[in-house]
Amino acid sequence: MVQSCLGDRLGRYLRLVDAERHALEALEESERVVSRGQVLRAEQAPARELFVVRRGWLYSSMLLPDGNRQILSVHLPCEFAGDTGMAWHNAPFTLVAATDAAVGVIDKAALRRLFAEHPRLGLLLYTLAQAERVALADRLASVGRTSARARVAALICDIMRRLRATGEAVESGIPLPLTQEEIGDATGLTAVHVNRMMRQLVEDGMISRTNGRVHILDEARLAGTANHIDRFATIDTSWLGA
Amino acid sequence: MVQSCLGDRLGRYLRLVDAERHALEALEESERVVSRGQVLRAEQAPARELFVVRRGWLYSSMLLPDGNRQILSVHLPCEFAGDTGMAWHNAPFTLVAATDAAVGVIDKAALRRLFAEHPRLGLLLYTLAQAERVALADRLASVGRTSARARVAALICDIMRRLRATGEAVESGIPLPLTQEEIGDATGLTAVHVNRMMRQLVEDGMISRTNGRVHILDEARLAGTANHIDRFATIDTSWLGA
DNA sequence: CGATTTTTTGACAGTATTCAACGGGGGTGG
DNA sequence: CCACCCCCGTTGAATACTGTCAAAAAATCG
Repeated sequence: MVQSCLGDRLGRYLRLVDAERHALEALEESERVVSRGQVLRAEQAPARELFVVRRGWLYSSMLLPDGNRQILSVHLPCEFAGDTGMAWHNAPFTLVAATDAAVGVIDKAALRRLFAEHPRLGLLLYTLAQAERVALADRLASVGRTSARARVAALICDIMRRLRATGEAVESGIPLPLTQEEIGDATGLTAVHVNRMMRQLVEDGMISRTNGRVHILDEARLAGTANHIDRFATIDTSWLGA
Repeated sequence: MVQSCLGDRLGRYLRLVDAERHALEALEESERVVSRGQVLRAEQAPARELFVVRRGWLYSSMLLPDGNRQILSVHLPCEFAGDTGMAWHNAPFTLVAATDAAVGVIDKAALRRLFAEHPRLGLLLYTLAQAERVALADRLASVGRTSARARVAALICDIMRRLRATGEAVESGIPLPLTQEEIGDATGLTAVHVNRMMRQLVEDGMISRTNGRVHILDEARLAGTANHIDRFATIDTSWLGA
């Protein structure tokens, strides 16, 4: 049986008992594989299920009536994707594979059982959903109130720290499998301007780039210009109980 | 006993049984009253509790290291406020009273009991938290990808429709107890430019203003220029079960 | 009624967008 | 295996939108 990394991730926040771990493993009923650029689920498509990223990156985006696109968040391995669609029949966002990727599929009905049988996990999921809201709010503040330079720095910083949280070796550089157009759609900039800001960060010695990977040369200064706060480092779930 | 409007709000999504309604009423242990401009809870203050707005409006904001402020969301009556702080010891955002207001106070521990005893309510809360994430994502798209004009229109449109969802008579105009500086902090604009955009909307005949109230003259056109989608009108919670 | 905050207006500056063009790299098909 | 093509990254110049600064009018508060 393919084991879910969901249990691993939740286990970071709570010491899971066996029954809980098994329940989490049973949650994902199947796997779906998508290749770079492919749409896993389009806006307005039926949303009967949500996903857990197993390999690769995805992102969710929405298309505005005027044709503009906003990338809302990037989903790294072991994170949820498409869980925001729970409250609707039809998906509010489009899910796209940023790299070749594989996801576990969770039916909404399975969640109902999980909440009933493992209330503590339900509360943990609720708490983590709130943490995701905070992450989105941080992005809103970045896009709404900081310069183009800072926004690009923030995106890099955010991804780097989230990768580090999963135990990835970020010192040897991180992958950044997004086109500059995608980075622009995520930060509210044009691709052209993203390009200029990136090379400015390079010139200033904060990062360097080599074919699709980014090396962080001066994390403190990068985080400083990004106005970035590492919120996920301080998450506290102790009140959820033993 | 002061009855909570939380039950009323959740009752819109789910037919609650008596036990559930009582549990919700028991959730709020006390009331706190704040007056316009007052800080209910500052960023980094201990976050042992969350709030339900009973009367008035609040908003949550965050201060960036460079001194800029971003208003993240406006909290109308019967909505949660400060629930995003659940995952941390210290509040990620500042909660400010936009008008004189009163909130019910919920201790985190009480939530634990609620999830354990009423898993269906837990799942509903989880689902609604996801809906809030979507609302925040819509704001991100607005700020990231639309013009100043559209952002201001979007803010008005959003508030109007949320008020209508609570049964308020919006045809006679809605209150907008935010200064133009606050509107700017919410939309990622300067107060000066908010002013220009507001009077442009007035000139174009979409809205009119009379001492602190806004009349929507042409909702369709306002929503159109705002790129606004009324997501909350289509929320589906039927899958949560009977 | 005086003081303070908020709204309004104008002129100017600056940041980011738009438009256009070129180069490089990778994949595809011949 | 190579040519071609398309996408992506890069660069420059001109434009447009929004921000900044300053000051006055209006509204609110005590």
